[in-house]
Amino acid sequence: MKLRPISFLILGMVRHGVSSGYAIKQAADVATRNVWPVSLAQVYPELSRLEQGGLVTRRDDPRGARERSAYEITETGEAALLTWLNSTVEVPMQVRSEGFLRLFFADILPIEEQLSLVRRLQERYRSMKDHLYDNAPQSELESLADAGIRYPLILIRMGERYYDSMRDNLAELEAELEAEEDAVEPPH
Amino acid sequence: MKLRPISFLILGMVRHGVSSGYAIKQAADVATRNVWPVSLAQVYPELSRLEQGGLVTRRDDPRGARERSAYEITETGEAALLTWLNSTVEVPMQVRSEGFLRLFFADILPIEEQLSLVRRLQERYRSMKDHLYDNAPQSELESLADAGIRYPLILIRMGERYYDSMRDNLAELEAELEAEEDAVEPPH
DNA sequence: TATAGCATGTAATTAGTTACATGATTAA
DNA sequence: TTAATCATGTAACTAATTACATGCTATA
Repeated sequence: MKLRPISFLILGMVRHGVSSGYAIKQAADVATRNVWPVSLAQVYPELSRLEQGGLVTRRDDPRGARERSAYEITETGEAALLTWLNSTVEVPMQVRSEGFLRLFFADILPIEEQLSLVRRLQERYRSMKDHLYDNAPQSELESLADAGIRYPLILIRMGERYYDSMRDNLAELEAELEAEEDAVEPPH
Repeated sequence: MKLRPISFLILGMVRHGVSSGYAIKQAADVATRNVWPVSLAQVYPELSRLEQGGLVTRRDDPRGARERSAYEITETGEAALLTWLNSTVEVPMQVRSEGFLRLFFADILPIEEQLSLVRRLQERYRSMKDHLYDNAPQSELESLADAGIRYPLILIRMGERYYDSMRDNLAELEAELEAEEDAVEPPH
């Protein structure tokens, strides 16, 4: 049975006690979306696959008349997760940023438009940083950390720094472009 | 006609004078792979689409008996490219990093294995930084910049800083984990 | 009482990669 | 002379998203 990153994401979530497909999607949206986004339409079939492979077990866990499945990790599943955590193979890291693709072609634009593009990109990073804690407030992450699960907080903090450093880079570029603009057409 | 990031990537490359499908793929691999990766099997059909849409024109441009197509951007294509460069809509930025996904679940591991995971991640960033200039040497990028096309160099430099800052973050985490390990089992 | 959220799933579509097929040219 | 690179394209497959369908429960 072939296991991919999405398999381990789900396995890891289940191992952390997140038991339903819906809840896994929710948790992934607040916690892992910045390193590995997933959609609901991936979660349900993959959970079945993992169950068939004997890596998780399923039981009915309805809430009133509303059906719900609760998954638990098996020993095989746990072993697979640990092996993955300690392995070095990984699919090449991928970044897709339409904003930076634009920047790559910014030479085509006049200087004022280059500037406004750089400012827009900065704004984007500012807003991404501002929304990092939206669904997982710091307090919640800190109590998780106190309970021994601290990497979610560590990752969010790295994210903050990453956004800050990108913004610094862009701010520097902005300053250079402003200086250039002034050299051509001095401020009034 | 629906234009996506890949369309603008190709349009931009053609506008920069990269005229064949093969050459576009080569250029994208050295220059834009870190912000928007593409494969050859996307380039050829998309070029045809752009030609059908009147955004580029095609002419035969063989090298000896070896066939080759040379594409040029049309005025419509140029206008579309400029509109895109100045527009604010963009597909949400995406990052997929199996390494960081592992880190998210590192709480499961004993401290020594957490440490080796963090070290492996650092190593990965070091090597990514080291390979940034592999196919586009700094000298080449600098002469491009002297010729007025400077964003390729700007982007590579931002990439360097990005890798450095990620490595700093990870080094700090490594130091914290080492301190913790020593507290539990002091060095001999 | 109606809207948002919980809950599960499938179908259809889009996007992207890998593999295949073919053949010319250049450099070792 | 042979391997690497140039060059174009398609077929098959894998991955991922969006849309659709259904129904319960809590809350405003």
